[in-house]
Amino acid sequence: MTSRLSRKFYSRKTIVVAKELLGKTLVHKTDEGIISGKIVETEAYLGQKDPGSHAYGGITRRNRIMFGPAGKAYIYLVYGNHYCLNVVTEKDGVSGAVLIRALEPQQGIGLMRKRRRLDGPLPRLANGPGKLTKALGITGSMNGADLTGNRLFIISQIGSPRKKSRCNDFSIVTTGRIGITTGQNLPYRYYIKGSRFVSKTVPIRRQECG
DNA sequence: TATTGGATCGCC
DNA sequence: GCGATCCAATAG
Repeated sequence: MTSRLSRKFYSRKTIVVAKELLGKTLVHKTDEGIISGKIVETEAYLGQKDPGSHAYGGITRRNRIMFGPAGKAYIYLVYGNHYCLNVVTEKDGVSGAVLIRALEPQQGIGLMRKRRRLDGPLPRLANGPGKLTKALGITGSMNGADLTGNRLFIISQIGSPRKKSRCNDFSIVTTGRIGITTGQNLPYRYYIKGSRFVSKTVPIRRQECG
């Protein structure tokens, strides 16, 4: 049994949401079919107070979605080439978002290969923020999409006695964030320990539950 | 209006 | 290790 994550789930502290998104499944229903993957790596961006966040320094045209209600998609173009998918967190009016950095492919693997034009090994299909948006067919035109809708959303497994456990059936590794210079050393990157589907391995800063 | 540089990726 | 590629942000 599965259940779609509600706005209530997203309307919490960014760091809590970033950790709890690990192990959940991101789903995109496209005209060609359903594409999904397990979230194995995230990063927290704490909004206006975080020098590494796009929201640092206040609201602009690009980052305005981050200041609105939680459970929306904040999607932007980086380096002129790639789209990154974020999940908006915190209560309405407070900025914050979680960057989805890597997926373990589940459904629609053929479609992922087609979109990525990659016939290589499975762990290379979506092991990076730009790769996973391309694999799932997510573009900037979907900026602001509501993740409580029925086209792009995140589900969790329910009915398990371990549901309430903060750590599911895995341990969480915490490191500094990737690809930024300001606020790089803040321990806001999280991934599933031992997963072969994470974007890259860096020196381990801390482990939880493991 | 001009300039600058970035939450990346893939190939050299 | 480096170029692609383009738009948002900031300064003038």
